[in-house]
Amino acid sequence: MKKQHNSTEFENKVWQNLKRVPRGRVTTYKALAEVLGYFRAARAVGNALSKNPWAPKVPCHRAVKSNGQIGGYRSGIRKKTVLLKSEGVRINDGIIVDFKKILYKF
DNA sequence: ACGGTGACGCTCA
DNA sequence: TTGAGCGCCACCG
Repeated sequence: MKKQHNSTEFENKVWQNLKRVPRGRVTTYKALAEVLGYFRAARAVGNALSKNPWAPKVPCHRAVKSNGQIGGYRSGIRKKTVLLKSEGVRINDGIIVDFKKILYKF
């Protein structure tokens, strides 16, 4: 995939890898950073996702926190929760049910 | 278990 | 060039 205007390589890598996560599964900011080769850049990943220019093509709602909580979302975690539920992810009080099981392994 | 806090990698002003 | 600020994480009490 070629680089988009006004975006960095780092951001492009984040979006590319996020697209590998299938429906009904999730990944974490930390895992995303690690698969890119940046082992402490979880925060930077969140930063990149908040600027995702091709929503909803890139499923940025499938990126969550490493402890199974939902994490942030540009238009509200309510929306993110609804989206995830519509894909079959079960969420209880802001915590992903069976988080370990639906966590996508790169 | 649980809230506060320091540190981190990356962008943008 | 520098500093602030983030969709986080790990470590403390």
